[in-house]
Amino acid sequence: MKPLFDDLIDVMKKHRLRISKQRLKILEYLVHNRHHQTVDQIYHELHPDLPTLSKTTVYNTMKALVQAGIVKEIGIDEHETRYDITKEEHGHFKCESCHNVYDFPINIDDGLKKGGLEGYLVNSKNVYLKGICPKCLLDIKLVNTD
Amino acid sequence: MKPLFDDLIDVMKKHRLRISKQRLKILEYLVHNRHHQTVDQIYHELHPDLPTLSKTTVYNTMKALVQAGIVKEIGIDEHETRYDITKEEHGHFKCESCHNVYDFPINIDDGLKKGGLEGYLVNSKNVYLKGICPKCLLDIKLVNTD
DNA sequence: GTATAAGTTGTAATGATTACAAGTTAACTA
DNA sequence: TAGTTAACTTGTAATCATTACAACTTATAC
Repeated sequence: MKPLFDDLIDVMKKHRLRISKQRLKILEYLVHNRHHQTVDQIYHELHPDLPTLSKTTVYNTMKALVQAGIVKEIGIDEHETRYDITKEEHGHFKCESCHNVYDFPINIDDGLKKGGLEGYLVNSKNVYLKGICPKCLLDIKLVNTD
Repeated sequence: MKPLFDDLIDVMKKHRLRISKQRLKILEYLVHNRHHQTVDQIYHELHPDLPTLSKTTVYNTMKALVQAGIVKEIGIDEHETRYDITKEEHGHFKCESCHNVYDFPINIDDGLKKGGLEGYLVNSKNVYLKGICPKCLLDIKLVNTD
């Protein structure tokens, strides 16, 4: 269920967020590039197109989108915050070789043991795995069989 | 399965880590206070007892313990790294009100859907939930029923 | 007991993120 | 459609956890 651009604009309006040129470009970029980019990556990708763009604006916009529930923060790596604009529940896998983040299907509730969270109010759930992705595993094998 | 102090010393020796006064105190503290403290907390708790202790030493020691497999990093919150010295699989819940981190039982593999991670080599798994803990929920209710 | 590699320490550097203040603009109203 | 104003944008400076570094100290092996 990939949210459409126009739907997201409506969500922004409902949250009384203004639709600026900068925010439109950032939102458009997020919708078309679902690879969990960092603020730095978003900034550098959009800068050629929008030369006055400031990194502070990207930070501000991402914070506003998070508060509006349009994107979710991904904290799989200590040193960088990434973002997720997809709605379905899924986990995140970070490859320790190429550093890309991949989605994978998951049902977190299936893993929760009964009674473990009795009385807790749960607002957000994240599953983070790390390891080596298939592409990098192949590269490693190719190097080793020289 | 709580690892015993002496077992951990052996693990350190196997990894060719020296047993300094500082490392002993830190390890002892971690074994007896399993609340996923940050470096800053560990430093401030041990400082009265070990006045020459440097925060850099705590950072260095935690890194060494992670590499030796004795503790695991917990990245549930962007702005702080916490540590875990318990071996059994479990998830982490961070209360957004009191900021404490609680463990809860989980079996991550039960939630993984078949085929979702075909071909991936998984090295580590983390489940992070956020919300309000029972104690804080009670406090909130008490305030609201005035 | 000595040698030396490893550990400790304080200070400086790094890097992501936030604070702030001045200028700009989206959106509402008349 | 113009005027008003709160919200947004921007660049710079501040913050804060973590790391780098270099001099000093010590655990461990011989």
